[in-house]
Amino acid sequence: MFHKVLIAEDLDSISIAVVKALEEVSILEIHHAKYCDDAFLKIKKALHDNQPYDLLISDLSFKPDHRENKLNSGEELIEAVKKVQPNIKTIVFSIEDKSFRIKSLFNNLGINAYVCKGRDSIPELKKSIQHLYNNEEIKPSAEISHALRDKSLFEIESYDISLLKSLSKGLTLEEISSEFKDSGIIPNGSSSLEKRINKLKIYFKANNNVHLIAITKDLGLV
Amino acid sequence: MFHKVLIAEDLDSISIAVVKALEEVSILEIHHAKYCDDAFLKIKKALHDNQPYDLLISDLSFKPDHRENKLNSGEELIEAVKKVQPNIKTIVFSIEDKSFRIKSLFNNLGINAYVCKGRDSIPELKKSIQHLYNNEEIKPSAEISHALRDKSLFEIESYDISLLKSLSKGLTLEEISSEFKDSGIIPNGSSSLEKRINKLKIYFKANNNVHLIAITKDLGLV
DNA sequence: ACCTCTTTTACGGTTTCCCGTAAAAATATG
DNA sequence: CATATTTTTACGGGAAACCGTAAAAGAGGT
Repeated sequence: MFHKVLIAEDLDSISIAVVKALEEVSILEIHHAKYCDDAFLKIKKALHDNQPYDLLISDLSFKPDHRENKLNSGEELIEAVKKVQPNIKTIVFSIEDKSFRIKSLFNNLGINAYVCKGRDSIPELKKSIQHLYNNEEIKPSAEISHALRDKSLFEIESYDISLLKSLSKGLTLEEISSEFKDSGIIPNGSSSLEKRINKLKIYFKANNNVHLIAITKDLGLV
Repeated sequence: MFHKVLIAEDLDSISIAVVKALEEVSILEIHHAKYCDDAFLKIKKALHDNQPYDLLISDLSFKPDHRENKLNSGEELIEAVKKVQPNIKTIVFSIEDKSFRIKSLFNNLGINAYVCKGRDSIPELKKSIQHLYNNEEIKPSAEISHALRDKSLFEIESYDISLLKSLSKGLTLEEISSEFKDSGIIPNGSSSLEKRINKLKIYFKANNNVHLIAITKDLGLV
């Protein structure tokens, strides 16, 4: 079994159960961080001491509080960690169930497994750990199997996200146009923006801009 | 100490820690439900058997899944429970940190304490239970003390909510106007709707309708 | 270089939003 | 009952969104 495992999870009410679960699958060294920054430091320290972690189990969203942090989400943490220790195994344990988000975790961050927090997630987490250790094919849980098949979100790019974000800030097309020009984002003609927004509206079946933002906010895109 | 306590919490990763916490403050009978409907049934059954629960600890949001449920949130659960057993003590244990929501829990549902899931919430939960049992004044934790003082949400009424909801569904003012007429909601002239929306835009410092929906969605109002 | 296909931008016409003003209706007040 | 005050509704002009079409610019292939 894995020897040294790090948990990145802000809620104490959850980390307690995760620690317990790890003990039950006989993991000897279990460490825990409540902030992404702390988790990253521990990873680096362990690496430097030649006793690197075998596995990182991370949440995605962390509550902001008084502390100023460099890394503010599981995505950012994993990205940073992979740069200093590319061979580390990663499991994401989060309540997120939006297909495109989970997909991007596998495709862009190269995570090894995803377990969705739910009514029976601790047994699933244990299973995933064991499968991952045995190098078995991780068979995605029912909750997320559809997510990986879901080809629908194949082409929502960062461009669309910036566009939606600007819209949700209350900017007009003209304002977004000049904002994009300043940032060097192309296309930036107000007509092109209009066309792109129109595609998004068709895609998300939105009647108008307000509706579009409401929908994409629900999806967690913005 | 309380004898019989019910936990309503869908995430197993959290309920495990809560059960553990209750054991540590020497509560003898600890029961747990993953669905609001189940929790309500247990309450009624216990009442019928003349062995009612002393305390209900409930989450607010429950993940929807295949099961059809009558009660779908902690608010609905508590409201239903208070009708059959008004004297029961209630603690809400949730990640929600929006001031007006917490306020309404105290004012409208008459909950006895609120503990916000966070980096150090299990000790807080224990403390709240003990204070509540000793009938001490519950002093709100730092995280939510400001919430109760917060007078800012002075009168966002259900009227505004329906209005915002309709907007976020992509309806035009005309459509909302006739919708309101059908439902007997007044005022319903498109000009009045416009005026009301304008007040909301001033209040929330929104540039336009899109911005307004983005903001209120962030606040969890819609 | 030329042609083709795609992407980006530009330009009208229509609808809806946005905002101020004012009339009409409802409510309150003496 | 008559007169203020507030609330609701109506109207009008300008800005932005909405929608189709077409021109300009760019990319790729022969």
